[in-house]
Amino acid sequence: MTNIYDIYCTLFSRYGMQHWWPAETPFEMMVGAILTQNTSWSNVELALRNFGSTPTPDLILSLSEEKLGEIIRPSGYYNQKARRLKNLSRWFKLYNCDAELVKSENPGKIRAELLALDGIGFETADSIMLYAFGKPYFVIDTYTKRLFNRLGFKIPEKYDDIRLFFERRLPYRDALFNEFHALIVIHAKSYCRKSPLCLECPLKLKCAYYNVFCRQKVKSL
DNA sequence: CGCCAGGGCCATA
DNA sequence: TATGGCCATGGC
Repeated sequence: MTNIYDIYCTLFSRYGMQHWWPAETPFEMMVGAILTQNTSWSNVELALRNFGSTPTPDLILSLSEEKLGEIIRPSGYYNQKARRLKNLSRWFKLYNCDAELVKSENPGKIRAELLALDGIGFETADSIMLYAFGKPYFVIDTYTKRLFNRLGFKIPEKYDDIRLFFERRLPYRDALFNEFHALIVIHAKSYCRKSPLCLECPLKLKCAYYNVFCRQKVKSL
């Protein structure tokens, strides 16, 4: 367990291909990215289900904020998330709701546009870049920081510094970034929270301690 | 019952 | 720049 890529290989051999992000369309992926902000995915599924069919920008913009909030209510923070979904929808319509058109643009420009939207920060922007548009941005979330701190890596503090830390140490491929982030989340969910001892933990983490760390802020690690 | 989840924004110092 | 408060539901 000496480098970042080794961690990826270990997780991949244990959990296999994850085929993320769970969504039918790029736009539904983006909607999920906003709904899952500080929210469990099970709640996001309830909210997505309430749309009836896969959501579109026109549908979201046609609904009142109150009506949209009612639909996404199970995902929590529904007032601000309703506004955020409308911001996202307006942006996607600038590209004719065409993911292929977005992909053909300069990725740095697209990312900057997403970050400029109210309600989309670094993690949400990079999730969208990677999982909706297939661009190689490594997503940094709380699981990633916790796991690699726990593994003893000295990772930077600022978001983009952490992102570059990972991107420089891995083959620069969107498919690998895609799989790796999914594996980190799956690993965190399957072992490090639910199982008290993690006897089968592929990373040999002592999760009795990990659970203690989980109760602290990341920066205190 | 309390904790927390695949964050982000804003006010304050 | 760096903390702290706020948003809010559902599962355990």
